[in-house]
Amino acid sequence: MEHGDGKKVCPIRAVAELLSDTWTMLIMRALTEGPKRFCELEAWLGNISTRTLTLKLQTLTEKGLIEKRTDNYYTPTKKGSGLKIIEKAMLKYSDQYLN
Amino acid sequence: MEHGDGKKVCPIRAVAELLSDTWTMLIMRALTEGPKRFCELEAWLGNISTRTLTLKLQTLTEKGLIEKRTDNYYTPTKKGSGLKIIEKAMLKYSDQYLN
DNA sequence: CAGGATCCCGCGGGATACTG
DNA sequence: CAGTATCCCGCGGGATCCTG
Repeated sequence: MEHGDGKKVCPIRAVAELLSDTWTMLIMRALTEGPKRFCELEAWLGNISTRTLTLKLQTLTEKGLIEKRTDNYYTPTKKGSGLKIIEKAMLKYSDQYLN
Repeated sequence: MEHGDGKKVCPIRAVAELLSDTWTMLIMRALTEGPKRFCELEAWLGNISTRTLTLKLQTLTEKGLIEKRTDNYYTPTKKGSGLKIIEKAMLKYSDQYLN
């Protein structure tokens, strides 16, 4: 019984694969605070390149975490909004253990 | 007020910088389940290279998330155990939205 | 068993310039 | 404003062999 096979993988792994890159959590955090447009995200994130933001928005869309509205606002889907519980846990952790 | 300056950065960013790589969450998850030795971790993780595991264990130690006991068991520190609240949130999320 | 030492590679991601 | 298109680079990370 491998850990890496296709069947019932560790759920932590699944979530980790969803979130484990430099920008995903930050973008999702920005969007769960409220829908934002491309340039607003750029400003909010501060130091992301247009290329990277474009790519991230694409993959997040493909993963079903966000959607692009016709007015060019990006907004989290249900699946994306669900991440709030993880964000809250992160905030709590940060509060208790960091800095 | 920049986002990226040295002062009061978004806590999500701090946590993200702590966790946003392929292996950290998985290793921490393994260790919060119980202290493990190098080879046990290798087995548990399934497909990690010795080099990468070594490096990750080093940086996790530097970040104060784990400690190496004299009997060669790696064990989470308080700061590391605190991640459990994030793991729980991830499990809940996975349960609700994934698969 | 617990790693250190090397070698090597892909891709995540930055900078910049250009387009509808 | 909302991207697309190139170019380029570092480093995260795998494979393999070696050591205490």
